[in-house]
Amino acid sequence: MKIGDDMPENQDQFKNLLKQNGLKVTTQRIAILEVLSNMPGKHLTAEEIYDYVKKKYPEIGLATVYRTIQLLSELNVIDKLNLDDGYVRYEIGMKNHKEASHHHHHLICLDCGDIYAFQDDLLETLEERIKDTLGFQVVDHEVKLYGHCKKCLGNSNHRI
Amino acid sequence: MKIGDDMPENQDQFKNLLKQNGLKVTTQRIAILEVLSNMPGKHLTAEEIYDYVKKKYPEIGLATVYRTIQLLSELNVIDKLNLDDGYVRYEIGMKNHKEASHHHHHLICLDCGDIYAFQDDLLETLEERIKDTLGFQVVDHEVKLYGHCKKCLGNSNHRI
DNA sequence: GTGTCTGCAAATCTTTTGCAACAAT
DNA sequence: ATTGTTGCAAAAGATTTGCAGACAC
Repeated sequence: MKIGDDMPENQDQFKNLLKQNGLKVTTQRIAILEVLSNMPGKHLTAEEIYDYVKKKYPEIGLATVYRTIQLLSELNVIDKLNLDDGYVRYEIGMKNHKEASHHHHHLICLDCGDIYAFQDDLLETLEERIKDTLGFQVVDHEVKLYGHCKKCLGNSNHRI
Repeated sequence: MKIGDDMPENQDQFKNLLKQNGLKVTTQRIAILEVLSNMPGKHLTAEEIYDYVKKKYPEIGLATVYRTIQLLSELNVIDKLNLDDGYVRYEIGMKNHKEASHHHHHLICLDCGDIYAFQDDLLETLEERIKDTLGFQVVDHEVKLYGHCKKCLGNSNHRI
């Protein structure tokens, strides 16, 4: 699927999800979902989403963006990412695969700021060990790895 | 070392660290370090630190706490922890062992909110694999595991 | 003495909320 | 018709900053 498509299947799924929860299908909600759907892997702040949505829907208010983001997050349609830079960022969920989202981690380049995603099951071993030794049952995890991406290592931009 | 001690060795190290960086040793800075030193493993917000410090030093201002926290963080004396609850939390670094701090992760109980620390080298395997396959060189990581602690599993407080 | 640090208050900045008008069902 | 949703503006709440006086060295 190419950027710019309407993603009708995704949209229909979303509309059903709203209806199932007694929520209403509004132009604003669809517009916000569309922005995020068309930029998979991009991690957008509320303000950035607001700016993108305004291009197609100039009347929208920032408060609506915040309210919709919260809704999408609760419905597990989008994932939250906090890079401790003062903004909370959001990305479209991994094609509604709940399991995939659970194993979805981030590589953050300290030089250029680019974010890469990767999946890994290695943590499951760790989680089992924790359950056995500490009696703590892990149900979710958040992993952020910081370092230098291939591009920046090549450019020798790191460690300035 | 017991809670309530002066921790003179730690304090002397800190004083030297300040001097080495051309910074001044002030009563406020020492008082804030002492609060954090006396509560290892506790994750305090700026406001909480402020309240504790005020008990011994009532004239202190909140701005000084924020400025000192930032300083301590830059000097790697304390570690930052963000639980996405609107506050940034801080804890004293793991006895100045830089390597230990690198392998210091958190278990966060979804029921009672308690935070447990654990150390693990399992991620090193993962980091090597990432370097080989993606060319991304990891230099630091942040791991948060969410779940149910032993105590709450016993109380059946989970999954209410 | 000189340059840094503190405390206060005001400013900043993201996110939330109250409310009247509006739109979806 | 009913109920949820929007947009606006104001509020909230954590963190920061400017500045004059105070303190460390």
